[in-house]
Amino acid sequence: MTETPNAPAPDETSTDQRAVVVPEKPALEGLEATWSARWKADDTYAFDRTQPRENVYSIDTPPPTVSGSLHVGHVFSYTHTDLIARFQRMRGKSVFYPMGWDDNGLPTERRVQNYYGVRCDPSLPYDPDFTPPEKPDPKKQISISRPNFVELCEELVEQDEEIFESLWRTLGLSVDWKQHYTTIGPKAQRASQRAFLRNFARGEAYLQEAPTLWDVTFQTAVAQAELESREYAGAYHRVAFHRPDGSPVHIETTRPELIPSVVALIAHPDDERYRPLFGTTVTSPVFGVEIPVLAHPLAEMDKGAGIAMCCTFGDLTDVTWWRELQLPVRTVIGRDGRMTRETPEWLAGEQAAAAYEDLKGKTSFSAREAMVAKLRASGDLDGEPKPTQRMTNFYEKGDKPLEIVATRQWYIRNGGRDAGVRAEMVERGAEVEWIPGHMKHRYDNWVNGLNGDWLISRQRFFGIPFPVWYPLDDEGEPDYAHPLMPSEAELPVDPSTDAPSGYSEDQRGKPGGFIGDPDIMDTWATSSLTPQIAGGWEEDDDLFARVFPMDLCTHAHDIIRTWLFSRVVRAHFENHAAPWSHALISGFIVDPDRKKMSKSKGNAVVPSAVLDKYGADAVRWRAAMARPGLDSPFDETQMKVGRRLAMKVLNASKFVIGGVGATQLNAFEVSEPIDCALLGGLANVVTKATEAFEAYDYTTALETVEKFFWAFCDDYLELVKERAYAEDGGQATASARATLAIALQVQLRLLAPFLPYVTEEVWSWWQEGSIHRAAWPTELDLGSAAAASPATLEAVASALIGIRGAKSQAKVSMRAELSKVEISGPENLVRGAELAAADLRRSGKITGDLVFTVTDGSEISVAAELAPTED
RNA sequence: GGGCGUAUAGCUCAGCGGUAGAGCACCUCCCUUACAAGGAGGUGGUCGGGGGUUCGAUCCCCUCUGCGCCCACCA
Repeated sequence: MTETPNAPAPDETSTDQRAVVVPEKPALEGLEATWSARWKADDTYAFDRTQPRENVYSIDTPPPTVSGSLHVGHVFSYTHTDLIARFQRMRGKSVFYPMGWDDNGLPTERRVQNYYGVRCDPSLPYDPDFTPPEKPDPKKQISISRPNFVELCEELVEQDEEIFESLWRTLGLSVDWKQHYTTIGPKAQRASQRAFLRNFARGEAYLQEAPTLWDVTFQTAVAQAELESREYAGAYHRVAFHRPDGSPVHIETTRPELIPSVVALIAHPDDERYRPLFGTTVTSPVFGVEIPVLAHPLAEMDKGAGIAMCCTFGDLTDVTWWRELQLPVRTVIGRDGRMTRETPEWLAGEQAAAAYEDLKGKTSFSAREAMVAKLRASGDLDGEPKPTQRMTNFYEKGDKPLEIVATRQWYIRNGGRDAGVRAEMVERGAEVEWIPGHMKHRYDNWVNGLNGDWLISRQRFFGIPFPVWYPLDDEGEPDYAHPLMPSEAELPVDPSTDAPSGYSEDQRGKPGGFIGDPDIMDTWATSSLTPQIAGGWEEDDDLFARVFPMDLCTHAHDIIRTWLFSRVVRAHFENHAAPWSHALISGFIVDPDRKKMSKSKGNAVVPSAVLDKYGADAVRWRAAMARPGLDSPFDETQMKVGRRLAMKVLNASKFVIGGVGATQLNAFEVSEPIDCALLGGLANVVTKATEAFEAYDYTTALETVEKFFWAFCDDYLELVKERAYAEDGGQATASARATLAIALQVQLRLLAPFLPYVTEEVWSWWQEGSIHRAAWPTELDLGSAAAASPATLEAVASALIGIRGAKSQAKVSMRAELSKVEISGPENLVRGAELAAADLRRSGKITGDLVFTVTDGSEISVAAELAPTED
């Protein structure tokens, strides 16, 4: 046995023959518990950081959201990563395979709120004695301070992470748990803040007050990548504005409650119907506010009335109009999603102010009803509202439509506003080898469709704070143009409790003093740095140089636009490189109706139940059958197939090892033609599986090995077992035993990445060390027999199948004796089969004549006569 | 509306310019001394429709249709 360079040196002085211990009744049950504990104790998957870069294989694997729940889709995708990791490790690479937990951010906050029945109120002071209620009342959340809230988050996250780690260990992921990180932990805090400071220093990060997509439930800004369009019921309202002479101009709107914020009516410059109006003004219904009629090419003539009201802000088109036509901002919807409680100054007139009085503080839904009533009363509603289903933007985790609110936010450039940067991002994407290749289109598609820079600030509590303070002038107004930043050595900082250098804490909030930036970074702003966080960027240069850029990232196609793209952005700016050389993109596991699995639909399958029922090896087998990028329907019957393979490995190994012992790995003993043919066939399998794995085609590798293994069990093993276990068989027996031992030992290694538990179990019966530190097989393991043609075995196998077929046709037991057998067919096949005449005779229970006849046929055919039976 | 993928046995999927394969399911047989959560054997498809290229197409090209995903569409 050759060991990988990473393996502990074998004890050279020990010459003890290892005892072969094969259990009487081997079972799959309990293998996960036994071996995962052993791998943990032995540090089997430890990364050897003394290896030079070219001997390292490094992997960036998605940090799962620990407050969420995993479904089988995750399990499959993580298994795909592990298959590659195990293959590379056996090929001799030192595999850097860290695991992270994504624990910061909104999902954790929501879980903490529900779990403890609390709510974060940043205005409250820290209460060191606070303990959460035993039985939280979900209807009455207790308000607690931000530090208290964060404490609870950290507590809960720890529990969740233990459960996740245990699941991953059971699944058999060969992660080096010493390389673990979390997205809220100190390593991530320092890396996120450091990267941000550098982005800022280079002009890649900037603060800007601008219209922002805003979730009114969570009261935070939301990035383009987190949008989801959903159908939303609305109604077209045909509403009259008025020219100075009183004649109406009708527009159609689904959001009449925004009429108080209208800043212009806009039509297409070529629209003859409205051309005379351009440059004139009209007054809004109910409020009587005077607004201009303007022309802009984005207005579509055949949509609605062909003339639109532009509000600040109803949708993204309004934002464009506002920007390009330099319109004023008239905000009526606040951050809580309600109409502002102050009467806006442009509605100060008597009529307008009175009308607005009824809208104050209402949600947009109630304000719409109130507004429609007013339009009816004033006669400005033409006809009845016409119901419609329209697509509306939602925050993917939210359940109310997004509003657009002008706020001050931090952005990182990503090409959304700069064609040059966009081209660079596409270029970086092209440096990555995509598996499957067409996934690159999704990346390009996303990058080329960006409509703004990356918004990274969130108005939330549990996350990494921006390392930023703002000086206050003599009036106590913050100077946003001159933010105060810490040095990298001071990181991590929390501007809500730390004071900037040159100031003292008692100057917080005072004129001439400072305030801290209250926002936190979105979780993607941190997870965009996972290669840097895990790789020890700027904290362990030696490690970083050995693992970065990484070799592989793996995840499903849904997060190409978020996680994958954001890592490219960060690595491009910070490291001038793509963060990895390969991106292996998994498909989804869909339910049997080919619908996406999701917790909300109730069709998600809980992984732990499946693992309990079928065992980790069976689940991994099923995962390996899902090729990269292809969606795969979940089907329990498939799990049974994997389980059967694992059982077969157990039983066949027991039979072989029980018969041949541990000392028969000598390839020089292989002399019989049929034995050479078996190893020759296995050599082809080794070559094909290796090539497939190198091309990240783990499915073909598995299929190739599995097919050979079944033939090995059904045909070869049946054929030679009597010769192999004969008491006085001489060289023929020695040849069979050596072949069985070599073939099994090689096949176990080929199966090890897929079935780590059962192969490790069997390995432990007769081999030293862990199979997972053993070398991936090569032709060298098979000796000179590797060059033999497998055709002989194929000919013998078809003869054997013919004999079985004859018995099956006659409806007799396979044990029934045959008095005469004639094997006929083309010369090469018949002569091949004849080479194993003795084996055929024994395994076919042929007591009488066995003749071989050459005919013109293209394949082997068998004619057999049953021996007369006693009764 | 744009992009990408996909369509092969009842199901899940391979395959390939020379008139189709596997596993599961199904049927039949065998309780055989590695394995009954087993073993052996078998039934089953005009490769989504229509054109074209070719001596020949499931495979290449065009087109249509179905399905899935992403994006756009919010007046």
